[in-house]
Amino acid sequence: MVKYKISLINFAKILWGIMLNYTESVGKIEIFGKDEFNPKHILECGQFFRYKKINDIDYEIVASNNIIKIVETKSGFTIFAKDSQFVKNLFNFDTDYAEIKKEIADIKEVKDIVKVAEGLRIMHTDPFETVCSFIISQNNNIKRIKLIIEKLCKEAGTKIDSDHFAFPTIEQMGKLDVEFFRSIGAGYRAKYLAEVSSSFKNLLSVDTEKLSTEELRYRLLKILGVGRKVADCILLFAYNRMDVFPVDVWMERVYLENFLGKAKTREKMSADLVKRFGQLSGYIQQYLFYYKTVAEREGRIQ
DNA sequence: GCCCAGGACATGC
DNA sequence: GCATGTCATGGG
Repeated sequence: MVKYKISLINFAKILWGIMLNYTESVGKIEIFGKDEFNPKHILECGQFFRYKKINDIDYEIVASNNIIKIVETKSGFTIFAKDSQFVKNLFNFDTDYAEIKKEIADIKEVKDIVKVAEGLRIMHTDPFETVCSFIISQNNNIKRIKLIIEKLCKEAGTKIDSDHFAFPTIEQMGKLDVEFFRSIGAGYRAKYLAEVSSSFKNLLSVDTEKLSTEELRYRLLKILGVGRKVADCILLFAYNRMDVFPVDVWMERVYLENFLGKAKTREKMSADLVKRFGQLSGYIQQYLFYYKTVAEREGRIQ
């Protein structure tokens, strides 16, 4: 019986061209195995902020205007969501991590970073939501970033159900002033958020797919409050550009202390790291961020 | 009270 | 081009 089930799944994978081992029915996606998809490792690595634990192992997410629940099962995970296509896109189900992990394991400096974060995936988040979220992230900590974003959605986003709110649209954000953004705790970033709608509109008329990473970064840097690091996070998470290595305080430490790099500014550190890791840069950076900010703190590294 | 957080920006040299 | 000061806010 089991063999038959597995061969059926493999057939489905070939049929859909999908690497992740899963099946779906209405409103429900079942994932088999835990090394290609792990919500803790995906969500707790600072790429996305609208999630919360509903118990010690299960998670609830709101992305754009979708409510998604992820429950751990014996053999893997079950994802509950109305729009399964949205979920596949959000978690990049068509990306094969077996190959990526194999390539990372071949690089001496980083060969161990995957073990503590099996199932981590780079997400594919909404560009406007990502721009706003990472403007809020600057010189801030993840706990407070989450808090500010939740207040923003609750007070400015469209109500989905009794206790869930969508991320504000460009139009909704554009109607709010500096005082509002201060009132939700955005601090000095309030003036950036008050202008983000009008500056982001310039990107809507652009076919971003046709732009090189450098060209798209150049356009993102025109947004007030978006500097090199925030732009690189947007490039990585919203546009899935992998030739990008966002350097924040944590990655600066890794660069100087672990890699013994010689560049002086974060921009040059980033360029140095991308030169070294190429199209694996985005993945390696994210595994490293999880390693330093979660795994090491939890004492999972000796 | 100080230090820190997924930094950006203006100023001065 | 590079270095420094400043910008809110809450948690440790």
